[in-house]
Amino acid sequence: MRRTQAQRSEATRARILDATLQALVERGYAETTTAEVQARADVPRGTLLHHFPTKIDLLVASVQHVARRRLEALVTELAALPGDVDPLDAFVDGIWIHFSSPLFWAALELWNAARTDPELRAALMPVEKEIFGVLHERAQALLGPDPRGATVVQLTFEMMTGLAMTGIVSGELGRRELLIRRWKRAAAILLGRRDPDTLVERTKGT
Amino acid sequence: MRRTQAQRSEATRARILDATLQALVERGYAETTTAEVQARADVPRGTLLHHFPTKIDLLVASVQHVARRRLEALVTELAALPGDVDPLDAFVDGIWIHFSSPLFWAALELWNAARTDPELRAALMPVEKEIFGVLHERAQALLGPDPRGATVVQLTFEMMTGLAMTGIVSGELGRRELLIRRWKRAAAILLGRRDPDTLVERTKGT
DNA sequence: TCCCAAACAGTCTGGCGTGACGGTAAGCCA
DNA sequence: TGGCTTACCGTCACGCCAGACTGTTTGGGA
Repeated sequence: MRRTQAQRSEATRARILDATLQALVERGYAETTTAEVQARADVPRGTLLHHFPTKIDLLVASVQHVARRRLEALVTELAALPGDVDPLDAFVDGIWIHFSSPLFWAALELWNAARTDPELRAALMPVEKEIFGVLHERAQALLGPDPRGATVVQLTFEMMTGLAMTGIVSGELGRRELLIRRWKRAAAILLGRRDPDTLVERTKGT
Repeated sequence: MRRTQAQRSEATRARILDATLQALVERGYAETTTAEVQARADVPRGTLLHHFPTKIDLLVASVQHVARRRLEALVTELAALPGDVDPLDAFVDGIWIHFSSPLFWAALELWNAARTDPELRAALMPVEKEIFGVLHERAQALLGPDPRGATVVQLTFEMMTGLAMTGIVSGELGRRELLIRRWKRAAAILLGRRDPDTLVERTKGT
C-alpha cells in the first residue's frame, strides 16, 4: 500500500476532521478540546498541530467538513424520497430526517459558537447559504414554480431548525412528530392545496 | 443602610447570576468560566464559591434565573402590545421581540449546552414548559378558542426559535423581518382568516 | 450581651488545554 | 542518487480554570 504524500496527508486530515465532528456531537462545543480530538483520531499531538496549527484553524476546517458531509447526506436523502406519497409530505420528511440527525447537531454546535466568534461566523455564512440553495433548488423541482413555494421552503427551514433546538429540551419525540405532521398540512394549506379547516385532526367544537 | 443577612445574601446572589447571564450573552457558554463571572460580578472568589460550590450549581441556578427574567419580560412585552392592529400580528411581533433579545440568546446557550449535559437538561425542561404555558395562555386570550390556535402558537414558537438560530449565521436583518411578515400572513391563512393566494406580496405569474 | 451560624474574603494547588519547539522519516524532483 | 520539501512525531512550558482550604466579619437568637 504505497501512497503518495498527498494521499497520506489527506487521509490523516480526514481522520482528524471526522474525530472533530464526532467530538462536537458527543461532547459539545465547549468540551471539544484539541486533546479530545487528538485522542479520538488517534494521532500524536505533533500531527494534529502540523495540519491545524491552532484550535480555531481546526474548527474553521471542521465547518467546511461538516458542510460537505451535510450536502452529501442531503442529496442522498432527497433523492431517496418515496414517490408514492404527496411530494410535499415527502419533502418535509426528507428535510426532517436531516435536521434531526447528529450531523445537524454538530452544525448547531458550530452555529451557536459562531454567535460569539467572528471567525466561525465568517466561515459558516457562505456554506450555509450553499446548503440552503440546494434545498431550495430541490424544492422547486418537487413542488413546481408556485411563487409561494420559496416562502414555504424558507418557513419550513426555520421550522425544522426550531424543532431541532426545542427537541433538545423537550425530550418527547411524539410532540415533534405531531408538529411535523401538522406542518405538512399547514404547508399544503399555504400553497392552497388544502382547506384551512383541516389543520387539526378532529375539528371539535362549534 | 442596615440589611438583614437574607437581604445581603440575596443581593450578592443576584449580582452573581446577573453576571453569569451577561457572560453567557457576551462570551458564550464555552467561555463562561467561573473567573469570568467572578470578575463581572466583582466578588471575591470565596464569595462565589460560598453561594455556588461548583460550576454546575451556578449554571443550574442561572437556568432558573434566566427563566424568571424571561417570564418577566414576556408578560411585560405581551401586555404592551398595541391594540390598534390585528391581535395576531401584534402577538407574533411580541413574541419576536422576545426571541430576538439577548435574554433569549442566553437561553439558547443553555439549551445547546443542555444537549450534552443531563443536569442542565433536567433543569431546563420544567422551566421551558412553564414559559411555553404562559405564551399559550396569552395566545388563547388574544385569539379566542379556535381549535387551530394551539397548533398555530406551537408552530410560531418553533418558527421564532429557528429564526433566532439562523439569524446568528445569516447576518441579514432584512431577511428575518420579511419572514416575520410572511409568517404573520401564513398564520392568518392557517386560521382561515385570509386567502392562501395572498401569502406573498405580489402574486406574479399565472 | 454573648455566641453561633452564615455571609464574606483571599490564597493555594492540582490538573488540563494550548501551542512552541526540536527532531525523524518518507516522498519528490533534479 | 543527493538534497530538499513535507508529513509526522513527542516533549515541554506557560497559563488558566476549578475548587479546596482557612481566616474574617456581620447579623440574629438566647
